[in-house]
Amino acid sequence: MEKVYDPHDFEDRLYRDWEEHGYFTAVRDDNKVPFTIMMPPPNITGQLHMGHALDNTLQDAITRFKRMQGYCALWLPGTDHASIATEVKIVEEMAKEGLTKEGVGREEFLKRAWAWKEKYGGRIVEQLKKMGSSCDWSRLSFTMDEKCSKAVREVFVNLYNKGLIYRGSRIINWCPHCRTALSDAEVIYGEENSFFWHLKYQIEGSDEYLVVATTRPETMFGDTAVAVNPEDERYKHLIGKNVILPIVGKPIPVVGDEHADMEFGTGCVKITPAHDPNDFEVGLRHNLPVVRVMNDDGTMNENAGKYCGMDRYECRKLLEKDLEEGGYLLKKQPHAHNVGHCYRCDCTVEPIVSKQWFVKMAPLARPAINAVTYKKTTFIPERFAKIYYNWMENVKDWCISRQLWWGHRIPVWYCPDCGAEICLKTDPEVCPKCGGRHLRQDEDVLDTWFSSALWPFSTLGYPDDTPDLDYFYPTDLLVTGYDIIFFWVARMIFSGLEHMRKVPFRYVLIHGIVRDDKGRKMSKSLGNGVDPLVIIDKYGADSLRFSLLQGVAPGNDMRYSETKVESCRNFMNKIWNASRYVVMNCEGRNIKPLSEVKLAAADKWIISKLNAAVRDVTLALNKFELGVACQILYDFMWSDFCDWYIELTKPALWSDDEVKKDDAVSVLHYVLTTALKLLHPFVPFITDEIYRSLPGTQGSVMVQDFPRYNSKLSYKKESTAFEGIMDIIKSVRAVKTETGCAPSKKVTLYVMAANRRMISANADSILKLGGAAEIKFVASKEEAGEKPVTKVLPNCTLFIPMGELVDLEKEKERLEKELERVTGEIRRADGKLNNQGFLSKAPKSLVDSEREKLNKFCDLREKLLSQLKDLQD
RNA sequence: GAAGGUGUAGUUCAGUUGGUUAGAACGCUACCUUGACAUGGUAGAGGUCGUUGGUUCGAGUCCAAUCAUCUUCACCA
Repeated sequence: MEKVYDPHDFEDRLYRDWEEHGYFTAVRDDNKVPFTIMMPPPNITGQLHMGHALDNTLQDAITRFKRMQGYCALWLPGTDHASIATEVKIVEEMAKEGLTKEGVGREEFLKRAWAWKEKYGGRIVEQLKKMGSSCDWSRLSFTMDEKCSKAVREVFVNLYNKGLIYRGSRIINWCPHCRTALSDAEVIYGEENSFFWHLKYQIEGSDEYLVVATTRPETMFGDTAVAVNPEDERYKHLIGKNVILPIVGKPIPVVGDEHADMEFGTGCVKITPAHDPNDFEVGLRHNLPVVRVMNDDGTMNENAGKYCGMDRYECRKLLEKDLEEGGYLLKKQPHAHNVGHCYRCDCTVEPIVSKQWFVKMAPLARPAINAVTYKKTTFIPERFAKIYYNWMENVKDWCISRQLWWGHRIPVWYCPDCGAEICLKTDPEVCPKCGGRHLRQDEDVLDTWFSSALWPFSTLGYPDDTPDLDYFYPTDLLVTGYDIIFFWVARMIFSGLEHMRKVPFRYVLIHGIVRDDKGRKMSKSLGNGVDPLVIIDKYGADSLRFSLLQGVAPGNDMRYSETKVESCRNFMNKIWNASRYVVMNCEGRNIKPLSEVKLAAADKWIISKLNAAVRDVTLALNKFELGVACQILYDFMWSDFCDWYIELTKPALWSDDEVKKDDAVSVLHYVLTTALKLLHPFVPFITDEIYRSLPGTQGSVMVQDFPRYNSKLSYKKESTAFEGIMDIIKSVRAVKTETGCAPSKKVTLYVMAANRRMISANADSILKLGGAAEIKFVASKEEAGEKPVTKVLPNCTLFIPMGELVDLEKEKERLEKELERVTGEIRRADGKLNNQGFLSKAPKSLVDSEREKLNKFCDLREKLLSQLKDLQD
């Protein structure tokens, strides 16, 4: 093994090896329990970012853990065609050649799109491999591949036949830039400073007028009424009369409707059913005509009279001037309000009445709510269930048609001859109603999320009854960020229930987003994104993985900082070098199974620590608390194994006792191999590389059994006793530092103890780690020579003569400080034990341990007092 | 407007069903190149767990109020 840890030496090589051995491939086995995770498919336009890195590391760690535990673990990867995002890219690319989408036509456009997908769609896959992702590439899927497309078709037709998909003219969100409809989830609202224009609408044949306040004056050409509250005394009498629409001169009715809030604005609302969701509803209630005044590109149409052809904002400007000149503009008041933007291009969306396809949500939402209520699916952390309910309970029908070309084309045909609308699982040649040969397919494609919603079963072969579907569905876990609960998680749940009759996954592990070191969201516009590949190149994938997992708590955002990766790299180096120590010492030695080793106290201590780590890591992982698991392993490896145990083996390994050496090496070997297995799910590369370097191992660590907790290895009594030895060592070190004694100076250690056996047995360790020359047992302080420093421990008292270095005053201070601490403890324990409530209500074990502590501290106090008294003399 | 998160050491964060004197990393101080590792070791400084009440024998942890901060959803034209 090389002296310094260098991940470049092995990461790529090991990944190839794993792939070649087919370790990632889930082979169905009826003797095994399946464990399935569906990877949230990244967009084919995407590049690996820290969000992916976190998401995939979580999934990979859990998959590797389950695989080692003997589950048939399937982590199914794939990519998403990302309808809008990809289409925008292709259009941009064509624009460079001076081409337009309409110019080249649908067929040629799709050809280019597929070529683009072939060229760039695999980038993200290669990047995921650099992370060490152990997904089953043999099952790699794509939302537009044959399998998934078949599922989309099946689902669409079934929903259509059940009447759960319908086509209708409704108010939808329209992006004038992307020129497509958007679902509610695809609109992002942001507050903007604008104005309130107060406009004068004259009552027909009267001097009276109403003042309406609007933020969208340019939509007035589509006004088909003015609403006032039916209870409003100011305007009640005008209901049923007409007002004259300014500029246009057209009479429109005044209607009474609850929608008009008497407290807000002037209490009069202009009603533009074609351009406002609320007005649309009012329009339905009062049978008002719907007049669209805008084209798909955001320009005004012929209904806007002289403003026809103008951009919506240009029109607003000119109209304002005209209204003012006509005396209609009474007031222009600054006003901040929320405006919707397209989540892809950020363009201001336009609510518009348009003929689109919708999924009827009410019948689908109910079972989806129940599934979570009855814990068929559990959110981790649970609070996200509330967010889910809130959305599901208020969900409106889902607009699924998009005026794009890249995507699943809507499988509906229209017959111009008889007017039939045909929706079938196979493409019709002729009209099944009239035999007409002029069928025309609907031009639109489906929302990308329509196919993503089917991901947990479309990838397994639905609608066919495949063995994979039978074996792996429902899946076990979904890992994703809270930002796509609505887009994706919710839609998968109702889709799974509707089409498979079972929830798609049992647990949803929600994680936060990765922010930059200042807590800001990483974004292109801020330019603060960190490329995981650059970090991997610099520090290795394991360091990046560990830095993302350490301290991660479900649902919480986390900050990325390179310092953290660096500290994780240092941890990797620590593991590396500790292993190097073990490997070097294994050379030429007889490595025995633990059962044949004569275990010393230190051995039992580290074995019990390891055993506890096995238990706690397994518990944490079963609860998907990866951050906790990593912390346990970090502490075990660095503090227990490296700082203590390795140092403790040195006296034996430097001795001439061959049996002792074999024993020491055997325990080192056992502890390290077990620890490597525990660490493997988190840092797969380094653990495998070391595992293969260790004598007596075969193959990769990734196919070994995950260690199991063994109650016989807990050695509770021996470990506690050994911790007493560790306390002696720590005390000697501390005394040396406190007295300013050079660490290299070997002191003589006088020990006053009732039980000398344990100390004698571990004398070597105390001498080596404490930096002492010899240990002498004494019966009193007087035997320890001139002015020794005193350290009182629970089971013994240490005297260390420091010669000239000792300052009596300082020594007294030290003992008094110690006494103060102990007295505090006694006060606390005493208080508890004198509390009737505590005695009667606290568990017995707690009372006992409190009593034990009290005794211990009382004893310590006695000793301290006696030492202080000695010092006075 | 509604819902929710967060607030713990100088900084970034853990803290599992309430139960030792609240932990880690980074940074800081002093000392140390000892044969796995200076990407290291030893010892140490640093926190009244946002504030105030309450429940409890016992609260960082549960409840209420309050302040600060962030997010999501809805939206009054």
